[in-house]
Amino acid sequence: MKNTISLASRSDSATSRLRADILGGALDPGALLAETAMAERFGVSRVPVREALFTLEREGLVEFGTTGRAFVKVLTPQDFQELHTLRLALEPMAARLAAPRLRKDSSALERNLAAMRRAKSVRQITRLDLDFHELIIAASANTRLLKLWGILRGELDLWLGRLHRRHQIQTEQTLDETLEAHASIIQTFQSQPPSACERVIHKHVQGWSEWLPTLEVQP
Amino acid sequence: MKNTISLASRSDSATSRLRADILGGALDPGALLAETAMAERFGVSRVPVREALFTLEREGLVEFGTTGRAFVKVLTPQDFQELHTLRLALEPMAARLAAPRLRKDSSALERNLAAMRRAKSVRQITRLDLDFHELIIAASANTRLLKLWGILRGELDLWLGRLHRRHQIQTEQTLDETLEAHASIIQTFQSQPPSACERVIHKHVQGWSEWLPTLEVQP
DNA sequence: GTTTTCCAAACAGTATACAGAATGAAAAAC
DNA sequence: GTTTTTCATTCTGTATACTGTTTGGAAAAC
Repeated sequence: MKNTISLASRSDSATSRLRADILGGALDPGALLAETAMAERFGVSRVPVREALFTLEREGLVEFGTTGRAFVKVLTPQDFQELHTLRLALEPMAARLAAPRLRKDSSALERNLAAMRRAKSVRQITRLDLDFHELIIAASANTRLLKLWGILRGELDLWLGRLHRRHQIQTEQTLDETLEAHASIIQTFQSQPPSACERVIHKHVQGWSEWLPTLEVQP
Repeated sequence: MKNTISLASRSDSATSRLRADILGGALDPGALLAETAMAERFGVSRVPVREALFTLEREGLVEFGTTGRAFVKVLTPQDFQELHTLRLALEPMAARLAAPRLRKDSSALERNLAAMRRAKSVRQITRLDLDFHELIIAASANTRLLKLWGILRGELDLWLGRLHRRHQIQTEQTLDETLEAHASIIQTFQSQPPSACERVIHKHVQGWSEWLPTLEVQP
């Protein structure tokens, strides 16, 4: 019997490495992602690199120019505004659908909250925050909703990563506020009807954008 | 100077042909889309076929199995339910955002309505119906909203195409109802505030699913 | 000094080739 | 007759090679 945990294909490997480079900030927004150079760097041929670029375009981390060249996506404040609008449309809906399931079992949310209390780095906190929201969306059991969220999440991750790298926001105070808000949301799911869950998420998502200053017109 | 209207690349060509085959019903749901066979049929190599498959997967017309093989997507009534839920989340939001623009200029919607009155085939009517909704979403000026809609639209197109090919629904009565509803929506955009536009679209999308019988568990 | 022209390098689009995995039917074992 | 094994076929994953286009800078023209 062979190792059932299939080793990642070269495409997957290239995708992971490129994603890490982009989200980790190793590549600047707008940087050219030339296939040949990346193929050499990753030690694979251009074919898997190509697939990685397509995959990451779908995740919102890469964009293609008119001549077919791939670049690290450049996000503007307006892009962020768009993302926020979509979150406001999708997340309350997800909360309402997820409410019955989360009422029965909110342990995943609680584990996330506990992990967030222990978290050290800003990056980790950001990830856990997005994970919290993703848990609710996943609990909606709407596969397409989760798929759409995946696209938004990639861009959110990109945006927040840059923001945190550049400015030292996410102070202890905002972290405490987030922890408190998440705890309150869990309570709502445990004891309130779906419509209340929908409202509390709407309010949370709306408020979440407020502690983000509207900044950096120019990277 | 060369022809500035760039001829479609082989990838685009393969994408269009395959999309037409799928939406036109030439390929049954679940049918294997083997790269070699398609490459031969389209007279290109496997590379452009591969890209076409990725593109159409993103559009929701193709799905990949666990072993990397591509199939024509199989849609279940539950899938349709998911799509409907997402429309309910996205379209009212789009309507609210689009309201100011459409109030100033609703000519595109009116042209669509006129075309729909003249339309003959069921397929054409379906397309124009989806186009009507797409016009509103485009008028929201939220590029990501339009992008997400693109994914949903592919699947809706797929579902409705099959439905109409199998059953002879979309009678004259439902057509008249649609025409009336769209006319009423245009009027709302022309004279009512964004919140009313949001509500009317919510109601329309909700009602739209009702004349669709919950049918065909098995293709 | 500024603009235009031209060219070499870089890049993406595509074809072809080969290796390895999945599949399904025939053959063997029970 | 049913199950298991085998194996040729089919399919995808990936590498490599070739072609045409884009790009950016050097050279020429003004």
